Amino acid sequence: MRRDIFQAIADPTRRAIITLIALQAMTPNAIAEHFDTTRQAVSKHLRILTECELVNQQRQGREIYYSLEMKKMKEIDKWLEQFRKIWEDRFDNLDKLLARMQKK
Amino acid sequence: MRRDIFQAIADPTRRAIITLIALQAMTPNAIAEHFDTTRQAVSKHLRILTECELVNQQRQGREIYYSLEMKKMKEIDKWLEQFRKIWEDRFDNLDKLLARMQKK
DNA sequence: AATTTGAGAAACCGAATAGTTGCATATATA
DNA sequence: TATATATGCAACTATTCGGTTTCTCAAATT
Repeated sequence: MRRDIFQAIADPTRRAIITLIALQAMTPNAIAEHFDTTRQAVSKHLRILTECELVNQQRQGREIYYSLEMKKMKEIDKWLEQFRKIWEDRFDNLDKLLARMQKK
Repeated sequence: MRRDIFQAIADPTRRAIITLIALQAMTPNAIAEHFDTTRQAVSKHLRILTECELVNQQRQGREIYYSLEMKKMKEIDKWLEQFRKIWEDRFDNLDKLLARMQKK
């Protein structure tokens, strides 16, 4: 059972949940209302998100509020870092090329 | 058959391939040498990466050079954008909070 | 012309995935 | 206390995934 952020965000429903709870914590029931699946299915997604520490739980009576763990989201950003350097370099080169072309 | 960037980068081997060809184009055989799988398995990964337009092919005789399509990589970055705003905001708030605490 | 080499496609297999239904448990409410 | 509600867990199922082996095809080499 692989369990990392990349596998977590592979599922579109999970990405939607992430976006949903990014701004404010929500209960499984409230989340499920936004989707065309059962509450249990959402619960399963939340378990996966919890297992890779992408969400935090905060119990309040019998309700559990799930919120997004931004620290973990940054890990995706960190992985992208290596490519960002490359695509910025290429952009720079294109810039220089265009500058050289204008000189002529 | 879902086929989008997020599903593409979910597999660790595929992420490794992406990193591998980010700097220079490579043939399937050359790529396969870096992994503990068959060339055919790598070929399958390349097909998936091709299907979601994450890689470009450039034929040269009987060899095919695969390179990374940075434009597509930026789509991940674009998705992260919404969260980046949030985590920067939170960081700002933390900053202000710390400043306020120091005043007292 | 015959052989080797690089690559993709097809068929198959076991494991993982995402969903369902049904059940258990704890908290709130009547 | 009895009932309603919020949640999680287990068992089952169809589908997808990642890998293998076998094969075909086209380009290079002998």
